[in-house]
Amino acid sequence: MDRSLLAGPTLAAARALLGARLVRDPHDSLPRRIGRIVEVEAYIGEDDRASHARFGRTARNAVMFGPPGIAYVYLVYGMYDCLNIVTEPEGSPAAVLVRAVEPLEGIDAMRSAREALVRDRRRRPVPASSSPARSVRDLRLASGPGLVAAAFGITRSDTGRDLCDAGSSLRLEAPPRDENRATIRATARIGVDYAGPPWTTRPWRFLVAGHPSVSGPARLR
DNA sequence: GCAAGGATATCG
DNA sequence: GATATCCTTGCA
Repeated sequence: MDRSLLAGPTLAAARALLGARLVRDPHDSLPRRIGRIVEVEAYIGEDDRASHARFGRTARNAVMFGPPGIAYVYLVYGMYDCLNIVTEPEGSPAAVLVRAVEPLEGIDAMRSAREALVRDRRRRPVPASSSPARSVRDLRLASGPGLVAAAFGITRSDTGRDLCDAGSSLRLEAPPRDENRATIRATARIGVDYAGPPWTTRPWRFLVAGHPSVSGPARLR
């Protein structure tokens, strides 16, 4: 993915990221994993009281102040890693949180990686693989920021990786040219009540309207 | 509806 | 050094 798409205003970068592919190359006998980004949120500047940059530069958020296209991964609620993509030029702290992707390739590996972190208590038998259609469960394997990181095996140690480098084993790729441009919907961001107005109501969450892989209740898709 | 879970930023 | 808080999730 072209870095210039992420170097501009973060709201434009967030929209540009919808439809982009998150790719992790094969490793440790695991197959390639690919997902289509269907939901993101923008966090913009030190004034944004919902952003990790609100306290200024710290050890944790330092990469947010760096060049665009770099991964920023943090731990939330003591359990889940969340993948962000740094936007805007160096010195301007901003990032886009990847909240959901549609699994396209390496779905079994995504499920395994997720279950390694989140125990699946329901031992529901796996349906016969003869079925060509993906189950709803498949489509929702990575429908949440913690689930995206889990499905791709992304952790805080991935912070600093260049996602725009075509040679990186974890990277972003532009959508195929012939892919239909989806209808984009904007809503308030999720889980930022602590920030207070006006930050709680800024329509800085972007999603592919009606897509089954978007996180949260159906009415917010 | 709510507990789990650990790092983070802030305060004493 | 102690503690309130957090860009979530799956289960009761």
